[in-house]
Amino acid sequence: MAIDEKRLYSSNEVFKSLKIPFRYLRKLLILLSKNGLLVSVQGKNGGYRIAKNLVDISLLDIIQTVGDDQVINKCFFGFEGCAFEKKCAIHDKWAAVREHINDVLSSTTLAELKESGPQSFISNNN
Amino acid sequence: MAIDEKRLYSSNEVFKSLKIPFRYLRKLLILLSKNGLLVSVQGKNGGYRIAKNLVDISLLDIIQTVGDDQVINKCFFGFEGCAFEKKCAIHDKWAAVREHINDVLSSTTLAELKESGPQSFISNNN
DNA sequence: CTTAAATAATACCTCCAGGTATCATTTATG
DNA sequence: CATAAATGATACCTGGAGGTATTATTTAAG
Repeated sequence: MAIDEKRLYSSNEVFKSLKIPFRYLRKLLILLSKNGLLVSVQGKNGGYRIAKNLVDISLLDIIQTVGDDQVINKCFFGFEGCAFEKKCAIHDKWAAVREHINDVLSSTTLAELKESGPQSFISNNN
Repeated sequence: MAIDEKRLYSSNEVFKSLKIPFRYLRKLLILLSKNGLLVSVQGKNGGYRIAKNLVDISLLDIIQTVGDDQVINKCFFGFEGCAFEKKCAIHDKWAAVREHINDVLSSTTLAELKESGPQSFISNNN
């Protein structure tokens, strides 16, 4: 959708170039809309469009909507109060890792992905 | 078990100080033995002992036996041949993250954990 | 206004990693 | 030897994330 960010894409159209299950794709599109990453237009000729500038949507934004950001937030050993009461054995090392991941994900935007070409981030061959 | 590395610990004994399900613990101990991280002694008065010097067992070793090292090895976008045929959009950035994780896990040994004290890596309060 | 083409809401199903259950084997001890 | 206390092998079960099904709503166009 970033290829033409002003246009409206129907779920059907997106489906054709993505090879993930149609109904699941629909669910994700709705989720992304609810979370403000996409704008949806209902009714006939409706569809979805990217809601902001490409440069303002990061991989982290998307993951936080659609995926699972546990690695980024959890203590390595799973301690609930890690760093509040007492640090776990590798707290600092692991916090650095998490920060690294965070940096990469939050600094990589759709604009950047678009630049490197669709085939470098769209998986349509499984 | 690193607290006294020369001693034999029965699964029952380990169980008492760990609060994870007994049968699951047994399974893990067997797995760790099979993979050479523990030495097991069968029969009455049997048990387990750490198989090597504490400094030669890393978190990575343990995870590779008992856990799931996908994050460390997989392409961010899940491309199978990433970096062989063509790099994905964030290949280099993500490779750096993976290497960072690898560094931390492979350089953190049981010896180091032991130094920072059992309560900083043993989770017995869930 | 009716129809058809789209999205929205909600409830349900399925697969598999994480966890269990059962039985077999090994060995110290009296 | 028999027993009990330990580990080993193997097959099975289950909760919940990932995926599916069904029905409701919205809207352009003739």
